[in-house]
Amino acid sequence: MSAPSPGTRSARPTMKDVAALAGVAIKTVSRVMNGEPTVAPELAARVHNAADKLGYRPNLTASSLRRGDRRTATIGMLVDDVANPFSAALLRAVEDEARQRRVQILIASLDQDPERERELAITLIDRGADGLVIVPAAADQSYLIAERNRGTCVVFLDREPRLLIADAVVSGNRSGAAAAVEHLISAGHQRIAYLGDSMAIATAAQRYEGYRQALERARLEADPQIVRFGLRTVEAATQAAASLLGQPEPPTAVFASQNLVTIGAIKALRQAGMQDTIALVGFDDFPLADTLTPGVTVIRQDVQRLGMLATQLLFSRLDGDASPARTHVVETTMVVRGSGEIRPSSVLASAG
Amino acid sequence: MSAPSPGTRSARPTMKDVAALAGVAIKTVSRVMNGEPTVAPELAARVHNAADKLGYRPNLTASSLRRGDRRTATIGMLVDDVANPFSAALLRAVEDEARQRRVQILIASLDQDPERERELAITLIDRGADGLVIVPAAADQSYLIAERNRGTCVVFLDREPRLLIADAVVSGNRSGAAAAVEHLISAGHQRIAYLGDSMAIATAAQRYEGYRQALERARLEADPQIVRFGLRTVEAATQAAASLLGQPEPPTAVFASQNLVTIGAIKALRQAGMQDTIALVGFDDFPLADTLTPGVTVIRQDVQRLGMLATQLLFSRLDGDASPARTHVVETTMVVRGSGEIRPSSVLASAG
DNA sequence: CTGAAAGCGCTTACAG
DNA sequence: CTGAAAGCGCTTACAG
Repeated sequence: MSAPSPGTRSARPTMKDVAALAGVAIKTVSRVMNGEPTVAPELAARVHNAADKLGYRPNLTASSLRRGDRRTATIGMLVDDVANPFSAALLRAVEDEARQRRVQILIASLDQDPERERELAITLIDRGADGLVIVPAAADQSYLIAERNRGTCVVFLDREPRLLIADAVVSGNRSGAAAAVEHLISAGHQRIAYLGDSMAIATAAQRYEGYRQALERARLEADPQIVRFGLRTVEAATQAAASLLGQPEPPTAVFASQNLVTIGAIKALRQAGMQDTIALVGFDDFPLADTLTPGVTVIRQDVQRLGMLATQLLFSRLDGDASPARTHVVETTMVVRGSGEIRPSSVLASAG
Repeated sequence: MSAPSPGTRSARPTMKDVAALAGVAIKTVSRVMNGEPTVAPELAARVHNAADKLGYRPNLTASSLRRGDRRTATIGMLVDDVANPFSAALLRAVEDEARQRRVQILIASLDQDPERERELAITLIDRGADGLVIVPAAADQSYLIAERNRGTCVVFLDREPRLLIADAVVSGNRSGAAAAVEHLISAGHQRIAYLGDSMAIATAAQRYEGYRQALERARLEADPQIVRFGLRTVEAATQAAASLLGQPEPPTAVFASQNLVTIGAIKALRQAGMQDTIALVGFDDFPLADTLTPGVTVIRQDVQRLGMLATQLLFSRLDGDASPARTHVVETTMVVRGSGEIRPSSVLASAG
């Protein structure tokens, strides 16, 4: 038989091989492979037979090179860290939407490194991505202006771009954070701590703004002593929360602005045995939040919807939608589970 | 100026454009871009200037088409579900290793669908992936034989391939599971339940085998009444665990063979108020396992190492390593946190 | 050290 | 309905 002997590396068959076996021109093979109807059924059958016999599959690289659109049915996605549950859920949502279009995903983690954002965005474009979905790490996306002029579509997810006008899909960060803090205030709290990520991250800044607004509306003073920024890991958040608890005037409630920070706060509260004494509301839901005791009250983001909308938007741009860029806001919902409904203990309340 | 007016889509410059501007042949541009040393410094400088002025970047698709190796510096990865923390951690480990080689990742989720495995493996190869890292869902990988003969390298991760001889990197599933069950036995348990995924999944089958072996060595009978297979979601595991607890002769300990199953078991135990009465050891660590009360004793897989080894292996194959394929086993470690050290209550022990 | 010609595998544009 | 020629942007193979 003509099967390769073991260890032999047979080259991939090309259209030329199929054409030779079927006794037609390669243009006819091309027509059949692309499902063009203007081929005599008899010829088409011969081509299909030959292709099957050889195990032929078209070389997408070559066809995309020659075709006008240059599309590869691949999009790139840049996230903070695929191992973070929020990033992973976004990726999954984008993947599900892309699958319906038979589009594949190139993924990379930025670890909040602005330089890596630029480098990887360019790299994915050069690898042939038709468009990009970016959860940005940099403070400036103007480096993409030239790329966009050359036809690459970009949609931002979770955080808006800066110095670049482009579509974005974000959560209602300010309103969600304000709702969390108002919830704590209505439970009687007057001394509410804020634990959050760096203010250089747009979402963190917006959530802090919501915290401040809620305090202001209730005519409560914001005490910088119980505000901590720049928390990115569970460990950092645990330490920060522990230091709050050790203060002369500890807070009676904590607002944690991100899932890893919430987990850190929980650890610190439990280490201090205060999980039933100090109230906690976290921004962003996480696995087991309902199983801990007390259950953790959170502001839930509609991650599925965030990813889906961003992907749909990207495809509509790739399909030629030239309407002005805009930011789509996906509102959050509060999930009440217990930790956010703890009332201030009378001792602390009278002290504060 | 020659800058495009706003809204104009300027085509991407090619080597031809750079060559024209620099006043050289495109072959010279090619030499400069590929860092070949045999170019007069003066010409090289002219080419660099022209390339910078035009914002030229080589078209990788075109170069890979013409080059002999056909490499794209992209690999494909297929996992169960990127939103699952285990899959996400594997992806991150592969990404970190690939980054050192400046290789990008195409990712897709299989949701344990065998057909999707075949379809996506082929799709990623057709999209130009140089090699694949696969956490397989199908019971048969022979569909890859033809692909491998054509030069695609494949490494399996977490589960070995079947009907295909290829490299694999897996955890010590049997020994890890046996260690978990022996740990429970040495705490005095004689009636230990098994909660696990479908036996069609190789890792699940191996973990069940470890469970059986440990019981056998201790001359304990395996009671099918307290064994549940086919659990894939937290909800299914919660229900299964609850049904165990409602039995006339409930187990005094539970071995859960996977992270989602462990979480389901925890939920059921807590709903029944038995989390301090019935012992639990889970296979695979998960976030917050140390923060729950009691802490959850687990068999930890070295996920970082699994992903790293698989990726290194893939690159060594891509670099031409032709040694016989083999399976690398990464051993697990036990993390003792409390839930696995609960002793059987005397009432139940005497009843059992 | 530099370049003109041919070709990677396909599709476009054009003839018949 | 079918095919021969040219070309996508690059690199190989060869000449000078």
